[in-house]
Amino acid sequence: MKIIWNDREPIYVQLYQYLARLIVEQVIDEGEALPSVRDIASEQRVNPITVSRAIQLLVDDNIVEKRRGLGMFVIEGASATLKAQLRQNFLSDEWPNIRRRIDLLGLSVEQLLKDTDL
Amino acid sequence: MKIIWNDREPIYVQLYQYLARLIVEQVIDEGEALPSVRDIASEQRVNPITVSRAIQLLVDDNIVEKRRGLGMFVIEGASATLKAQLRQNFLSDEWPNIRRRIDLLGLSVEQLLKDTDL
Amino acid sequence: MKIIWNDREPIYVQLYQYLARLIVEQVIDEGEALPSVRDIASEQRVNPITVSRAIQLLVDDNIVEKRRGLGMFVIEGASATLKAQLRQNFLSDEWPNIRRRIDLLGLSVEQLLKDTDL
Amino acid sequence: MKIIWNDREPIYVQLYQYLARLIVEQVIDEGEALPSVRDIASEQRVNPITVSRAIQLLVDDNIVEKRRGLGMFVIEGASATLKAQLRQNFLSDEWPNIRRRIDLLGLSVEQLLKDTDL
DNA sequence: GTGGTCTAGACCACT
DNA sequence: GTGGTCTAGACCACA
Repeated sequence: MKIIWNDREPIYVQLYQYLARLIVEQVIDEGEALPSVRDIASEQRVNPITVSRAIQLLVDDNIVEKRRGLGMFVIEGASATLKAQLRQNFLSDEWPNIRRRIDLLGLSVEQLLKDTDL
Repeated sequence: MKIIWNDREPIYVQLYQYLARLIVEQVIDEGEALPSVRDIASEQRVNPITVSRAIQLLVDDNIVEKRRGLGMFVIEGASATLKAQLRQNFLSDEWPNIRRRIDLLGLSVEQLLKDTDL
Repeated sequence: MKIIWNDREPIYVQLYQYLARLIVEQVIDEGEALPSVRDIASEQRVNPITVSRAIQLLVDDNIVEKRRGLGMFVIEGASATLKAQLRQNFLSDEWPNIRRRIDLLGLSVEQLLKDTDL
Repeated sequence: MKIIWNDREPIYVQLYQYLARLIVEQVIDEGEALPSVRDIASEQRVNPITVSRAIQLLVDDNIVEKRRGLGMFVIEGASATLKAQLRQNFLSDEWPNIRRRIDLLGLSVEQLLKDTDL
């Protein structure tokens, strides 16, 4: 699956989010290996070093661990942990701002729920 | 009022959003002058050039106009125009992504909107 | 001052240690800017990106902060903080191992500390 | 006995240090055979090739010799030799650095000797 | 095979 | 001026 890049955020951040999503959705399950840096790099047509940076973010989050010479593996329990982390971040950091803006713009609940189909 | 900066977005964008908000809320009403670049710069402790860039965004949006020798003035009708613009941008660009993320995290949009009541 | 590199550790780690040392010794004092990435890079004859990685470690440690467009600045109180961190790490992680090895080799810690006097 | 790995040093080096220690402490005495590569590999859950590399370091140090068809044996006098080698390396290479860092961190002899009990 | 590091050089955003 | 990002390609250590 090819990622559709936006140019506001660095590629490595978008790649991180993409991988995080695969883990949360258990497309890559706990205990499994991520695709190798080289494979991701060639599939997504980006530089291997950029892939490494993305994966490093997952390592910093304790979501993925290196097994030397073997590859990067999803830690047991990571899916739930990651989901909880992301949820926490969203609720504490982002949602309050979003909520404030919704109010500021005077948007109604109906308008927001309308285009239900995505 | 001192802006609380975040690290992710450029200062001039945050400044723009701050000024836009003042206009939407009619803290600075139509026909009134914005504070001078110098005043904003010293109050918010940023570079005057950065302030200029923020104001330029408002000029580009037809929200503010320069009256030479006098300063920058909020155009008549700007509050409503700006609000409509921001609303449009929010609904078409941001909200779909936000909804997708909320779903991914297993949260309910309805619940969120209800819990953090208007 | 030119760093003497060893080839066991990555350059960016050695650079980090070098900068950390300058801060602990207050050669670069609190509130001051680090030399620019470009300057360090050309002085030490390494790639700017390598310098960035080193400085990023200091940012992660809350020792240094970015002021956008201006450079990287030593946070107030960083010298003491950093010293305390390094001291803590040394005592808890490294020193026990070192002592164990000294004992294993049949050497005396007391003697070593005394012989190489302060 | 299961080795507790650290992430900083290569596994084969850690394995080498572990075996060296067994020899210095004469847990494996002079003239005795090391456990087989296969046994070490399965006990420590590492790749046999990695074990081989560790043992090769001991061979390079003249601490262990291969007796074809029989296995790897600790050479007579190896315990003392090895101890002397390690001591030499420690004093010339490592201790000066450690000493310098202790001074830099302003650690006192009392602090260093305090947690005597390991 | 795996990931980690580094360089050279380019381009961008920000102040 | 400042730092951040990315690429292409090379080399290394590890298992």
